[in-house]
Amino acid sequence: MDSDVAEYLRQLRMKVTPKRLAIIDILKKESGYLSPEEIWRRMKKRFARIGLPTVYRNLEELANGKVIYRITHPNRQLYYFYCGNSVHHHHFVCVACRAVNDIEYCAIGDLQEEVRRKLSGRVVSHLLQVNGLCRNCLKKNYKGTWR
Amino acid sequence: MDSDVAEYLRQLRMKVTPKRLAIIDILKKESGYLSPEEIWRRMKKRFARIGLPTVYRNLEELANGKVIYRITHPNRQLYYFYCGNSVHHHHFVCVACRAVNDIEYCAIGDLQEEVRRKLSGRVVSHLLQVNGLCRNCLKKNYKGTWR
DNA sequence: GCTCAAATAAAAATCGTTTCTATTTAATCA
DNA sequence: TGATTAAATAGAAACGATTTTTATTTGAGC
Repeated sequence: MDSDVAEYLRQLRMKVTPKRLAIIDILKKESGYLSPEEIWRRMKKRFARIGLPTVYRNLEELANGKVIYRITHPNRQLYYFYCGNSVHHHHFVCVACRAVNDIEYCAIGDLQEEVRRKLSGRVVSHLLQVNGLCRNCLKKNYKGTWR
Repeated sequence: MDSDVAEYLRQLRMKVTPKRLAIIDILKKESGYLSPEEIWRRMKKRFARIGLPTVYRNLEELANGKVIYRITHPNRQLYYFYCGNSVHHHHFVCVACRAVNDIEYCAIGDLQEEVRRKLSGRVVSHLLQVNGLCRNCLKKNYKGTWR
């Protein structure tokens, strides 16, 4: 429901603007990740005046607030996708069709343990992303690389 | 030994040029990761004529050949470091001093299993990076963020 | 409705990275 | 050791995704 999103934004002390809601809505409706420019193109169908910097700014703020998530892509450009799962988890990304699925498995416990024991260090954050081919793209026998 | 590096480069069908060896040498001597520009500054002390594109090109090629490795930094700029460990592993990166240490732990088995069982997909690659504070920076009670 | 900080538009700038072209050099082999 | 050739390089230029800037608009609280 949209009121959920609005409520969540208020919790983050972010104003509930039509453009913010639209960006989230666009990402929600998409099964895969999108670039800022791709989101902008979709936004232009909904708003007569909409600047690319607005898209960038909102994407960053929403990602900071964990409403949306960033994809780590080999081309190092920004990509985002919506994920309603609010408990800590990681993602399986299809390199062919851009679909993103949740991975429940997380190794943080073992990692912290190894860093503490062997290195006497402290873990602050970790990045885990699994790339591959989703069920559908496997069927289609996709050969290419990242999109 | 340097002859090891030269031999390795030959295996990769890469010419053993003085600049290539110097880039590797610079990274070897550094305990933490470096940006292309930082490497370039060090190169300029060793070579009268050395272009930044040469540094970029070599860093990419060496990373493709797994002579050096890339760091995934939140600012999305390129960073590289040397790591002689040739068996599959991951890295613990100190966000304060940039030190990089090997992590032996790897979850690839469990990840593949979950992706196959729950998603009927296939894992092609995975990215695991652990960020935190190394032993020394913990002692110094470092408060800041990524460098 | 009024106030004000937050959000936005539009244009411009930034700057890390890549491309292009001519020149040089490492590797191969006679 | 010299000739050959593909790979590597210098330097300048381009590129383009992202960010900054400034004036204007708008959502939220009263």
